[in-house]
Amino acid sequence: MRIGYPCINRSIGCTTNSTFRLASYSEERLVGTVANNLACLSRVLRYNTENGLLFFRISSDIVPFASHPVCKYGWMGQFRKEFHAIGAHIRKHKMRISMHPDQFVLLNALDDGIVRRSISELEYHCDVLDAMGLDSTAKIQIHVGGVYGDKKKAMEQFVQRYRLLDKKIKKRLVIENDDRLFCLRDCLAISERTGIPVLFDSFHHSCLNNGEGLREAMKAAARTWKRKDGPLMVDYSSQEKGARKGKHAEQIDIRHFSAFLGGAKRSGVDCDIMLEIKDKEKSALKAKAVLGVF
DNA sequence: CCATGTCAAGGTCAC
DNA sequence: GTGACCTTGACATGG
Repeated sequence: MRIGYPCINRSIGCTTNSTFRLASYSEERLVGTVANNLACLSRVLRYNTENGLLFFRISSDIVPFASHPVCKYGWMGQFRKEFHAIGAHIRKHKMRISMHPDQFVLLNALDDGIVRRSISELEYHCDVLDAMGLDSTAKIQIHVGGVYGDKKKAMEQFVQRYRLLDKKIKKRLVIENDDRLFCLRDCLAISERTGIPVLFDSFHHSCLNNGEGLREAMKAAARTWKRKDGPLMVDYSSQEKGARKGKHAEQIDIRHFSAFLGGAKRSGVDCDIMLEIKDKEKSALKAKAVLGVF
């Protein structure tokens, strides 16, 4: 079981997410920004291995505008050595990697333009992981998409669109249960028809479910992951007190996490846990300490 | 130099 | 049908 956090490290004073405005796009600007982001990513990964945090989500902003028509630059070739070195570090330390394209990636959209742009964005994410030489256990997680007034049809649309995807995307793509629209049961139904693995988000599941307990839910999700996919990925968070339902906590609630971890252990499912907590590596380190006690 | 508005991309929900 | 909100850090501009 590996523990990790997404995209940002607040301790070491650099960012892997620097970007710029589309209006100020230039090749020089792109090259400078990507160089900065990759150098920082190396530092973050070194920090993570030194601290036993072996699960990490790489930011979608690592190459700004990569899937936008404005970007014609061959960044993969330019930074081949840097990507390769990062990949070598990841493999050497047996780290797990995920990426999470944002809300604009909608495979089941009604508009063909949106679908086309979504697929380009997925290709870009694959390119990053491929450039690092990572195997099929490195995943790209998305949500099922929009409902568009007819949930059943929206799910069917996802299935049809998924089947048309290129092999290189299918190798990495997984779906995650969300907190308002598509629950775990919906994701499992889609998985049944496509073979796509289901990433289990425990916090979303607590917001939207059909009464399945943690253990049952984790076992069901884990069954959708084949050997080539690696262990089940789990996103963990807890509710920020006094805030809107679904808002992620600022810092880890140790009692809540311990209870969750107990349930996860009892499920007998091997999994990697991503802590989606605002203070990032700080809470991940606390979680790691809790794991040590179990 | 600091504060504030803005940023490629969409969808849902309240009104 | 329209506008607020989601969610978020970092850029960019204006004072």
